[in-house]
Amino acid sequence: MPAPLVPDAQLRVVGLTPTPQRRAVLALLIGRSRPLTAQEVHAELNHSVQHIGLTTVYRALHNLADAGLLHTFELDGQRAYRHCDTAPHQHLICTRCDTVTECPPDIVTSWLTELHQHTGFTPRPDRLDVKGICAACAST
Amino acid sequence: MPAPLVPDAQLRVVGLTPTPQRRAVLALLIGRSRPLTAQEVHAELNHSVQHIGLTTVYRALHNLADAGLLHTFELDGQRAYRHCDTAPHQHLICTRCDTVTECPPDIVTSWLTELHQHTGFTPRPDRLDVKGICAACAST
DNA sequence: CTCCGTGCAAAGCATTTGCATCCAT
DNA sequence: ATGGATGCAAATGCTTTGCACGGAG
Repeated sequence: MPAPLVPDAQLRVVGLTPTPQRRAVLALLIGRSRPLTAQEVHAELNHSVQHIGLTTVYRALHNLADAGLLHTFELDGQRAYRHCDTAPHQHLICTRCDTVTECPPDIVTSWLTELHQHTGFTPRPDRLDVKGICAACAST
Repeated sequence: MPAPLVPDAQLRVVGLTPTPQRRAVLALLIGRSRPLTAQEVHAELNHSVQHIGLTTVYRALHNLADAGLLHTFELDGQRAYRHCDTAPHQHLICTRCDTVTECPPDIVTSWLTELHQHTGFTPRPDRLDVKGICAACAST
């Protein structure tokens, strides 16, 4: 399997100019399982040494999401962003701790086919969201 | 099968005082497959004869959703409401026309069990949203 | 020089809240 | 009379836009 790309390389791959701000936003999101809102990203980055404008955070998140590097979620009525695999996958969203885990697609494909046959509805495999309780929360 | 309840009866069942405003909001939503935002509900009601305050629309929608009569969706960053069956079901959300169809639960229960066994994630059957293209849109 | 990204301030909007009024019990 | 429901206006808070500045090619 390929080595995970550092923020800089990921930006280049999708054709975005790597700037310090975009790098910082992307780096903050990489490895997080819980989506973050623009406000949260802005706050966290500014709590560390670097300064970054709120507007820039909003624009960077838009850019990265448009490029497919981030997926968007709705957290308490606000838009939140998570760094996701570019390969197809489904989202398992914990309503207790808000973390999102990616579900390998082979678990759902056959079911989606069945769903289509029963209902005539054509599901988009990458837009399947399952909410519930994650394993970590369930064990506490 | 029981006769469908008129708005007034549905309000009483969930313990909400039936007021003309709540009746109007609920009546507008009944039978619609596409969720409506508060602004849309307000606009539509006021285009007809009746007058209703925007704040009241927001409050009525909250009340009805809390009572379980309406389900909420995210439409273009805004909250939207749809009158749904109180029985468990899943939502098939068309990303083309925004309509939501209810999917009978028996199609998914076995798959959800399988998902749980594979991932340790405990899905909430009533919080499964599948996005894609509805049969009507697919045929055009 | 030119283009793109940034940052601040101001604007835009959906939603909520404060408060006085009104209605039904 | 009393508690809940309503409506307007104002406030709140997230997000976007206008515009000038700055840096890289």
